[in-house]
Amino acid sequence: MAEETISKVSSSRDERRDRRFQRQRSEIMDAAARKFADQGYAATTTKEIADAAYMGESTLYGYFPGKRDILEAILAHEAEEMDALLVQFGKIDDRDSFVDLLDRIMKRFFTHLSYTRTVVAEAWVSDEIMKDFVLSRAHQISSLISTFISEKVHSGVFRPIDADIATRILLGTFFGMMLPVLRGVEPPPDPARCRTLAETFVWVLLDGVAVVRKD
Amino acid sequence: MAEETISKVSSSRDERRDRRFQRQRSEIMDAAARKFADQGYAATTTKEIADAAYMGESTLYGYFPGKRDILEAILAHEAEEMDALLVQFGKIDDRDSFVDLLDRIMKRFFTHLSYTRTVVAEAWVSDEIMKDFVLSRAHQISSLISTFISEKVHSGVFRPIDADIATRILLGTFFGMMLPVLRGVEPPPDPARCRTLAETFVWVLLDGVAVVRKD
Amino acid sequence: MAEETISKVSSSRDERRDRRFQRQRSEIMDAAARKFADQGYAATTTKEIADAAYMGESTLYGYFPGKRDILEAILAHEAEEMDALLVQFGKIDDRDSFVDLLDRIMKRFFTHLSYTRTVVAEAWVSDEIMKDFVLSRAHQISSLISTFISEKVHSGVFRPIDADIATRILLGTFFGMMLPVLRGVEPPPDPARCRTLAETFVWVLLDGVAVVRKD
Amino acid sequence: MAEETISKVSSSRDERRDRRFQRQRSEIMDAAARKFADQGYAATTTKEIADAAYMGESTLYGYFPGKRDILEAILAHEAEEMDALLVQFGKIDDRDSFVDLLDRIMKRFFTHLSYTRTVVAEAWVSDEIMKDFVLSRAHQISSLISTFISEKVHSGVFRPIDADIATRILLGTFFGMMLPVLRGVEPPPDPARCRTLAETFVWVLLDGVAVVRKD
DNA sequence: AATGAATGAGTTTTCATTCAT
DNA sequence: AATGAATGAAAACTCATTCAT
Repeated sequence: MAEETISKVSSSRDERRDRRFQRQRSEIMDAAARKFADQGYAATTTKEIADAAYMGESTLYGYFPGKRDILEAILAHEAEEMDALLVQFGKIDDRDSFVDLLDRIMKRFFTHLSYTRTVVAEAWVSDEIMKDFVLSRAHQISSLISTFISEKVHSGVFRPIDADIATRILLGTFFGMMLPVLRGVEPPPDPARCRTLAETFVWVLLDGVAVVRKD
Repeated sequence: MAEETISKVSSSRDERRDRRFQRQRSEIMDAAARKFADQGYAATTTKEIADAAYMGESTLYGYFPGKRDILEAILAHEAEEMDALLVQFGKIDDRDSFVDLLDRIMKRFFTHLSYTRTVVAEAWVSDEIMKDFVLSRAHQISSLISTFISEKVHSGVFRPIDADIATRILLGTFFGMMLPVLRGVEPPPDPARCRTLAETFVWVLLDGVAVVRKD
Repeated sequence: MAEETISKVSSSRDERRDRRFQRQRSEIMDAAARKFADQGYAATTTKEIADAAYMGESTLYGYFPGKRDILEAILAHEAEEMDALLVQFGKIDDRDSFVDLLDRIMKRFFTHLSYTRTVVAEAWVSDEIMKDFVLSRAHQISSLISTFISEKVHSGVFRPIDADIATRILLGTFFGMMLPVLRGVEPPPDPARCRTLAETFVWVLLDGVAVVRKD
Repeated sequence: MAEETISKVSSSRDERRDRRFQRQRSEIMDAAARKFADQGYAATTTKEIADAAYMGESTLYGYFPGKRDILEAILAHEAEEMDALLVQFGKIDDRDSFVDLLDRIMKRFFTHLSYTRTVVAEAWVSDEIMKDFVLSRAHQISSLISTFISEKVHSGVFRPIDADIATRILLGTFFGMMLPVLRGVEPPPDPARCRTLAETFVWVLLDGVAVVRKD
């Protein structure tokens, strides 16, 4: 409402129309993401998407050329958000900044759960999506972390571990830890617990669980 | 039993028929699992399954009542195999037996990659499958591991870590580590590397990666 | 009610839509009844129904969940109409009202010939339909007529005939008399001839054909 | 068994083979007639026929060129039997011979119930069958009866009734009377009751039910 | 701009018939 | 001769997209 009051002053008819158009697009994407997350893209009908977005079926086609394009818009949107977080990885230099970034990534995933679930579901069954939306970003993250670990090993902070294997384990562990929530079998943790999880994760990663060191 | 002894030498017509029937069923399940793994159940047509199994489409229906039943046979088959491995978890008592079991589980997954991928893909989008085929087993594994860790903590071998969190991290890590292979973005490791991975995993899990202990 | 008063003048969009929906449903039921009457339910394809209703095949499914449901709608519709005529049987008290009711039943059958033929055809091969749509009504009619005859016998108007046998013969005769028209091997009689048939039937029923009485 | 003993003497291998062939054909026709009577031709699968005849599905094709031909064999068989009874109609000259023929026709119908039901079911939905197997015979019967009635009217035994209408009512009544048994909603009457029915039918037909004559 | 209705292209499934043994 | 298995043709049904209002 406040927005509208402002817009009367600052926005032309075209701008308002465009804003409305974008809002409707988002509505559709949200509804679609919820259904895709629950049933997968292929098993979701346009009727279901329309119903979930409180629209007629054919209205969708005023905002997207086809069903496939809704999926792609969702993927592209996620990609964008991820890219924004990705640049932060280059700035990790200590435990705290590491924990901090993990914390923010988790929160991002959990507040857009259905988007993330959709990406995972479709990347799992489509090589193209896996390549374009997931692998390309995973590779960047990997090399950033790998570099980070290599440096720590070189400077003697870490034991002489293979950086690539460690990276994989790190990413796998992180992703695996979030799986139950992503999948929806557990409710997303509240912000405080999110932080705890990030801390525990870094703690275990760096120190292991055993009291007696074997080396 | 007597019948079986005889059949080893001169299998009766019924036995040969039954054997052929089972072979064909497997052929179909293999073909279907390959397609389901690649495209997901919903996006795979019965025509594609039939083609992949070098059969006419209608031939499928002599072996399964419907498309859905092929999926269920695959899931049930995997469940059975997993249950067989599951009982081994209770017998873990030292590093070696732990490494050994992880090694065998990985090998099982990798030699039946498309079956495992199918289970993951469908469990991701179906609550029922998740519950019946994955969660029920995951819970068993979890409590076995949790007990194992609790004991180690109690006897002072492990640091005083929360057993449930540790279990989740362990499972998440293991599963996350295998993801790229399960997903098919990396070729399955050869047997030797499989063992190395299992060892590295246990090593990192128990000891962490940092040289300097923080506690 | 108030709503209806308004609608008579300016029917709302919803009402027009609903009216159109019902009209289309009837169109489909009519077309289907024609085909079912000619070929039987099992031998009629949904394509044929659609063609007969001047629609695309898939359009049918916007009005009925499946082929079977079209049949059931036809049967239910007939059942309703029959029930409306059925209550009249209780009011028969003399020759004229009897002739009158038979006349109206015949006319109803003949103006909805394909519906009636469909009911007969399917009741002939389905125990369930026979029971639910035919027998349940036939029993009501039977007991009404049986009571009527018993009374006439008791009051000495009829010879001492067994009421149940007489009822069966009566119904059988009436139905048998209409069979050629129902079956479509003869054109439906015009209204005047309808009345004559009803009269002749009652005449023969009550008086027989022989001049010389045998009792 | 006795037959076989005889056949060893009097029949060549070819004759025995042929006899066996005919026996199998009958087995199939019986099984098929049962299914056709219960479900209709179109709704019956060759698998069901084969099962009912305790054979493999493909065995049918050693005895009939196709499913349709089994139906036609059943119809032709019934036609033959009916034709044999038909010639008797010309010989009716008094009440007793009339009752006698009706009695025999009923018995024939009831001992081959599934054959008769099949004829009725398919004649109801196929103009060709109706014409070739039913109407052609019904017309013969009609004209025989019509002649019979005309003569009785002419000789003053019957009231001056329209012979064609009377014939139709007669046939309709008879057929209608048998319907519940033909349809299978009532068990076939035992031989004694069969005779009673035939007698009652003739009685009502000739004399009506009313005590007071209206003419 | 929004939408219910219509539909062609495609999907799952059935089944009469043929094939291989 | 008998039969289980295989299959092409066709059936019922689905759904993304277009049309008419």
